[in-house]
Amino acid sequence: MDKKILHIDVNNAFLSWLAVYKLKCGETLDIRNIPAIIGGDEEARKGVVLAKSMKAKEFGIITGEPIYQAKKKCPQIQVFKGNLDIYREYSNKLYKLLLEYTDKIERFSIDECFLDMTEYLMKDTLENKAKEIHKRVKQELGFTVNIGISNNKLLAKMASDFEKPDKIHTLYTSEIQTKMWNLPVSELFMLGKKSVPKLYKMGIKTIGDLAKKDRQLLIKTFGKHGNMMWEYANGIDNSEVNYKYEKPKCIGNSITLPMDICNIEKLEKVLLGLTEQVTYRLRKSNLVANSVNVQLRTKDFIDTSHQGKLDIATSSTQQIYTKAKALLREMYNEGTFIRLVGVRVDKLEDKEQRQLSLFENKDKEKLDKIDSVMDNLKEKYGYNSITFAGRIEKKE
DNA sequence: TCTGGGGTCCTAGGACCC
DNA sequence: TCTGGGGTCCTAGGACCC
Repeated sequence: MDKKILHIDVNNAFLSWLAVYKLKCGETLDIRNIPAIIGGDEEARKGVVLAKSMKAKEFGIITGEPIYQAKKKCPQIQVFKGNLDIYREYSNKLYKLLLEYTDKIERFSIDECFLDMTEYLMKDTLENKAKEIHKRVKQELGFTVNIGISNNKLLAKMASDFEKPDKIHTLYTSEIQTKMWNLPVSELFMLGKKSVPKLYKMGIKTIGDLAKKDRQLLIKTFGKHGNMMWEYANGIDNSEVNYKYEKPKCIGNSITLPMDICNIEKLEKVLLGLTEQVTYRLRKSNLVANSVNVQLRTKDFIDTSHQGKLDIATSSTQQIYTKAKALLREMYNEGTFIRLVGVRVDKLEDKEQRQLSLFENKDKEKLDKIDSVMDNLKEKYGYNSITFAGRIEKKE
């Protein structure tokens, strides 16, 4: 039986949500109606555009570009800081509203959901449900969404990306040739800035060109990815709406430093701060990690990473930091200027289901105790209330 | 005043074993 | 003199997404 899928995509999510929040707080200016962007802190070297208003888009401003470039395109642009708590709040409100229509909802990102409506239509049509959701979100939550309608996730997602904002589009299998094949191949989901130039060299300019290309040739050139892009171009996607909550497969934290560092002791302090945050999240999720990964980015934007297995799965800050520090020391060449440091834990498993090791660290209980005391303090007095001593700056 | 941060998945190649 | 072949596990790096 054909599936009935909706893809809901919040228009300019970060900017719209901040706009709604500001209005709720009594501000009269709706930042959606002026050239405005959400951006990082330029002084801290995080100055990229994270979201833009439609008015900003008219000036050619694109997401991900440096703010100074956006200012060149539009000198009167207003720049606002983002706020993750606000985003979470509105994302949850949207999710809650959508739950009234189906419990088969996949939260694809903070501002995108897939809905499997197959068993929830009653006598209504999919189009009518989409219209109702579209209207209710605008009226009850105050922001607009694009909705894509189709029989699989890929086509629903492609459809929601058509004309924006505040629109509903269908892209059924019968409409692939007229609505999708004429689009530039770069518009196809999962085709990025590496694949597209290669496809161009092969004479593939539109999604239609790709769909008609020999599948085996694509597999030969791009491997698995080649097979997938051929299927996507032909509108084939058999994946299910993954509505069950899934535990994360990795947890990471990275930071672009306010200024480049070329001193390993200073890098270690940064690494400890990152590790504390990662292990805190790990423990809150009741997970333990089997692998640690440290990432460095030089001032010339060259990325390197090293990873290593832990002897036993753990969520202990001390144990993971010890491993991270060893990885840092093995990969860092003294004197190299570092722009970004990151730490990530991988191969996660449930704490309870963890394989018991014969070589359990005898200090384990002690380490767990320290972590839980610190976690409790963080819960009570805020995340920055307590830290391991290594992170506290020495007075000069 | 260049170029964020958080993820998932894939691949090539090395080490090691039989 | 020259150096198989299959399999597994692991790591570094890359591509892509929002």
